[in-house]
Amino acid sequence: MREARLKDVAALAGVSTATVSRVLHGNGYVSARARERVEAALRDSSYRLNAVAQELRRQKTITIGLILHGDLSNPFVGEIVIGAEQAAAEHGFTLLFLNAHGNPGQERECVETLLKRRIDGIIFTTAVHGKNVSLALDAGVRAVEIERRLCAAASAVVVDNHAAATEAMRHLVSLGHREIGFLGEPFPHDSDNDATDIPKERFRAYRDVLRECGQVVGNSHIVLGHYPRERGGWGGLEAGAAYMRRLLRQAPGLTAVFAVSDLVAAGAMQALYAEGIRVPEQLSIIGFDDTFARYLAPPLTTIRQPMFDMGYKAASLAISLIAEDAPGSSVEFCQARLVIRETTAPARAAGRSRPAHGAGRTPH
Amino acid sequence: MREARLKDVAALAGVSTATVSRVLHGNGYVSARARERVEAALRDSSYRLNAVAQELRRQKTITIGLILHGDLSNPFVGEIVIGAEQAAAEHGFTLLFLNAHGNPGQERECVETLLKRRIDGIIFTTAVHGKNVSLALDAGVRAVEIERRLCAAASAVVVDNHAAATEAMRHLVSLGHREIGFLGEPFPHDSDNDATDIPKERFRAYRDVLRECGQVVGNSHIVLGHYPRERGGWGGLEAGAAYMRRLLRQAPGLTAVFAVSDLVAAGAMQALYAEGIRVPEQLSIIGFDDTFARYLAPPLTTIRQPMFDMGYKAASLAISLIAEDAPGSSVEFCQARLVIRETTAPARAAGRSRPAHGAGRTPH
DNA sequence: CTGAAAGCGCTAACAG
DNA sequence: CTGTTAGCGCTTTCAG
Repeated sequence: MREARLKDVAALAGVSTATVSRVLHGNGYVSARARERVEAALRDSSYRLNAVAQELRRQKTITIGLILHGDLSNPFVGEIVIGAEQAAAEHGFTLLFLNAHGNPGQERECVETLLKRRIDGIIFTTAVHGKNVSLALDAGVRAVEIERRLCAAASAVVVDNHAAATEAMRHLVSLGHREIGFLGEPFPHDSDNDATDIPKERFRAYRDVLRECGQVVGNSHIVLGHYPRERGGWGGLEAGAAYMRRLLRQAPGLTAVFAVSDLVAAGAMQALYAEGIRVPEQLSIIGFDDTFARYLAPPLTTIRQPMFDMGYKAASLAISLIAEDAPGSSVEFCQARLVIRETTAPARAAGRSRPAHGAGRTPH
Repeated sequence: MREARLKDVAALAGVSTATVSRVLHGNGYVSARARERVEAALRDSSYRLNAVAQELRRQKTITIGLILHGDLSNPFVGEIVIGAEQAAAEHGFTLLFLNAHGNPGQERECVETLLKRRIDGIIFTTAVHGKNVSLALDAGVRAVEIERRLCAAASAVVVDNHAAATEAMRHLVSLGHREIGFLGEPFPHDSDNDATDIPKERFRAYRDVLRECGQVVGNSHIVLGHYPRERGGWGGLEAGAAYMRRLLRQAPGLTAVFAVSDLVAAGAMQALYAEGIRVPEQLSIIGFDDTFARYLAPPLTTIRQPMFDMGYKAASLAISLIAEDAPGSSVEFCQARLVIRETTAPARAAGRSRPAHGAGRTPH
């Protein structure tokens, strides 16, 4: 037995399909009597609207495509997806979702697939190649980029990394730290991927704040470098540990460290643990992203990226562009803010030259 | 200017739509000359197949719906999604994705939406209510459940938690540990959610292995309890810390701890860090899931759930069911395996009564 | 207020 | 080998 169609319901109710459609969507005039009969028929027939047919006829799909680039194991992007789904669901939209694996070619494929499916909007959870964004735009589909702006004609949701990193640095400075190290983003050897400028923004903030308080920005306090991409995980953990060890060697007076990401911070904390250096008693450390920061020991002070918000805003933006039927290229800003947890404490004169376990309580 | 249709291409090439369709899909007979002309026309016309029309005509969507229940910030489910996408993409399927927020009512809505869209399969990333699974099945849609089996008529992908937890415990035992504590799953006060039996499986393994080696399974070594669900995060972190402190008080001879999840383990490690107790020198600890375990200091030994695999297998299973056009309810098993990192070490006689920093190198 | 009818863009017999 | 044709299930004028 095939599924019930509008026609079947109509037959059952003794009316035309047009009438059934009208009661289904609550538009047009329908007499009370007809409505009743249709509703009864609807109940008896286990009818379920065929959205595919509807989409074909209406020439819109109420669907928006979401392209990401690999790591959903990174809670960062997971939150974005959830945020986008939320906004979509609130407007009756549905999310079609594809993985470009951070690869321009695959990204292009994804856009093509989406275009074939006639989705009405696309969200690029960090686009790989601007050309792919244009491809969507040219096909008359609204596009929103998250985090990185690759195509001026598209809309975007971004966060001000410089401002956020400035907040992080000011926090350290306000705690009395002056000898602050910087642990940068490791960029894999293999890719000539335009080393994204987000880490650069964060670094600029580091440098600017230091200058502001009259510190020299010494090379001994900064580690940036090439590292092979790690097998599991999303890269940066081992680099973080190696960077930290280097910093310990290079900058003996260090009292605090600003890591470009939670991941790098986690690596650094592993190195510190191995060395028996207590955080934050001997060294303060601050991360960026607020991904798994709460789970570290001690819980990591970091900058929280508004990931859910970014996804939510991106989808809302896409939907409003679709509704207005205007291509518009607006930019939404999201604010990242400092979350103070337990890895930052006031600087003390001696830095890490005090004995290990300065503040560690002993086991009972 | 509207988008090019098959008809336009046909006109341009001077053939019928049937011929164009044939070259497009490489089936049926087409003369070389006709093929050439069609290909030329295709190139000139920026034609893009309308998948919606195709779906309507063919009565299948090559789409599978993925329902999850909230936390994509949990890397656990993120990996599952990626795995599912991978398998789907390999077979030309596409993923429609909805969030049921762990709520039976919303889950039902999700199923309805999916059914309306005429998806050909559904994956429940841990279903909430068996009735919703049946709903899909009754509509003739293939359904696959991940992790929890709620509907006997559906297919499923599960992991043997008892076996995996046994491996974890055996690891501890082989290291010479006998005084092993158990940190259980905190169940929120508010929900009368059938405390899922997965934690129970893990606990059974704990008990069984201990008995195997002739240990009494003492209450002093076990902490299970009700805890209010935490605001951020997915619950269990603070419980882990509290449980750990309790265990320290109750079981002075403790040399190792088995935590029911990485999250609980992370909480425990925070408590230990605060107490100045070194891991693994004074106390070994093992987790479960392998979510952010690598990022902890020291990197947490844990049981790796094959999350990607689970997603991959679920989608593959759904796709094969769709292909066979058979409802079949088979179950696929995934193997979780031990990942030894740095939180487990041989038991020493004294347990944690030795001085802090047994193996901590001092800073240079 | 209601029904008939013309498609949305594509596919797949079927008949040349 | 190729074209004609009849829909897939729904929406929406347009006449009544």
